[in-house]
Formats: sequence, structure tokens, C-alpha cells
Amino acid sequence: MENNFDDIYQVVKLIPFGRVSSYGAIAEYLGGKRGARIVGWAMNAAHTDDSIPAHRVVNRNGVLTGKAFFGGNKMQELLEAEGIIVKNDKIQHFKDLFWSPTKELL
DNA sequence: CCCCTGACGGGCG
DNA sequence: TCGCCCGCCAGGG
Repeated sequence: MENNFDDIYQVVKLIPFGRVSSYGAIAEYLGGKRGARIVGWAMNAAHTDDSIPAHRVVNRNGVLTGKAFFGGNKMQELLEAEGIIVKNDKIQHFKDLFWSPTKELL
């Protein structure tokens, strides 16, 4: 936790099973909505780390924007394995599955 | 040191 | 509702 990527990793790891979050939500929880892109960058650096559930992090639309980085539809499979319904690279009931670190985490 | 790009988000027309 | 533009931080050329 150096107030940077590590913080992001910690928050991502805190995402409950079967739940998802967004880059902006995590960025906002850490220090404002300025680092939405940075979160994505952090995920990119961490996508090699299987201890980080980066597949649970999507954009505000609930679209698996980073699915390409996982290889094929690996990201979608991981989400479906958690009971999350994914259709056309988009999470169904995203609003219901959404996990806000700012609200639910404290 | 300057410029471009990026797994994003919000605002405006 | 859709599309365009600007701002955000960090890394690479």
C-alpha cells in the first residue's frame, strides 16, 4: 500500500465472490475519480498475477473491456463461473452485482 | 523534455 | 439516446 498500484490491488482483492466493480469506483474510493485509467493500468500490470481477480473489474457500463487481455473469453468464463451472467461481453444485472468500495467497504 | 497512448469517466450538444 | 471532446495519472518513444 504505497498509495498507488498496491492500493488498487488491495481493493480488487476485497471484491466479494460473485460481485463486480468498476475502475472509476475503485479510483474514487482511493483518491477521487481521477485515476480511472490508472486502475486499468494497474490491472494491466497485474493481469499476470492470478491472485488478483481483475476479471471482476469492468467499466461503468459493465462491459468486459479488458477481456482481450485475458485471452479469448477467459474473463467471461471466470465471471460465469461465479454465477455472473455475461451476454455479448456485457454483465447482466450489473447494477445489482455492482460492488462499491466506497459504500459497501468501510 | 515533449508528445502520444491507454482495461475510463463525465459533460455537452 | 448517441457521439464527440476534455481531463485524469503513468509509462514509453
